[in-house]
Amino acid sequence: MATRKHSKPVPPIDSPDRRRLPPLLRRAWYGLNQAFRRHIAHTGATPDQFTAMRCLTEADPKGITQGELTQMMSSDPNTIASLVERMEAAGWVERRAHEKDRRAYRIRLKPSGKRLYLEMRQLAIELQAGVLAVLPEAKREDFLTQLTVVADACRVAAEQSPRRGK
Amino acid sequence: MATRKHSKPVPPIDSPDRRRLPPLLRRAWYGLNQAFRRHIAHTGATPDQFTAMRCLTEADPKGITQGELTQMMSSDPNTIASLVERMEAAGWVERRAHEKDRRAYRIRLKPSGKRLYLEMRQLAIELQAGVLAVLPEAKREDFLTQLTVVADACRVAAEQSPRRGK
DNA sequence: ACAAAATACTACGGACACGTATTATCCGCA
DNA sequence: TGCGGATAATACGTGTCCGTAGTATTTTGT
Repeated sequence: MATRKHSKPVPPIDSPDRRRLPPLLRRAWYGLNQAFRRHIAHTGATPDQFTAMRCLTEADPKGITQGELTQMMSSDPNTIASLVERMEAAGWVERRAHEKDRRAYRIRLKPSGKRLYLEMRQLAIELQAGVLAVLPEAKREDFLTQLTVVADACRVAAEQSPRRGK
Repeated sequence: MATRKHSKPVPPIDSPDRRRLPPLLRRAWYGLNQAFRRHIAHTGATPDQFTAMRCLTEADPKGITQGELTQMMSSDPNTIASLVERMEAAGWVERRAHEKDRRAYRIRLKPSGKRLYLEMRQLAIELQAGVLAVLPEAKREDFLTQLTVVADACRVAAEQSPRRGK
């Protein structure tokens, strides 16, 4: 808003739920995700598929397992299984038998996936820059540092609340 | 991890993606959501259903429309339709004809929903407090303020990327 | 060396995100 | 008054989140 002229009917800054962590995270995450989904819709890929491609690009070129990808994406084995299945069907990645562990795969980005990733990456960078521009330059690093701490705390909270027996 | 003895292969603190907004938001949102889902699993409700109950509780006691709920939850009309349908089937909310607009409903929380909401609210408060405790007291308000600004910017970005024609 | 526990992945199902299309109703405007 | 556009909700489909359960394989403990 800070950079826009026509401030719309945003609730007053002291509205009861403008300071609660969960609604704020929800708003930020879904907003960002939706914007990015629309920016890349023409490619046929989804935001999560982009995230997977980023992980694969930055990881060991020999390929990573689905379990490693699950960790990197803060996701779930089931979700990753179907995600990778679709990406394989689209021809963006390939799964090969792992040479040491016959239970696992090695997933690698194929050239067509690499090209698509680089295209989407530009859009992602622009989007992120546009969003972060609403914070004063001097505060950005500090904010991201604090968000990192909070994000890790959220992960810990999730891992300390196991499925069974709470 | 911070409280666990066997620190696993967590990437080093200066890993390339520990400072990017989208992965951090993803990590924070899914972690928090997952933790809360597990805390309230015994009630049969989901985090999104809790959020809907919170909105209904804090809104006009006469009831709000699905469209208004969609706005409050930063969600989508389709999602809200099926969410409300399930909540109605569970007996937590009721839909009545809107007295002015025959296209719309007025959704209200029923007593059983209210009771359930209050129970879950305690768990939500504890969880949020536990997570925010990782930030020094003096920085919490500042962080939430900045997150508010960023969340609004994310929403704006989403609304500026319409479905049709980008 | 071998049975038990842990791990990598799959199968299946309910819930949610969100895109497109459709129906019913409301509203502005000629 | 009546019509075209906007709006509230729904129907349907694909992708993702994540819970439970099962299979194959590796690792661990004795």
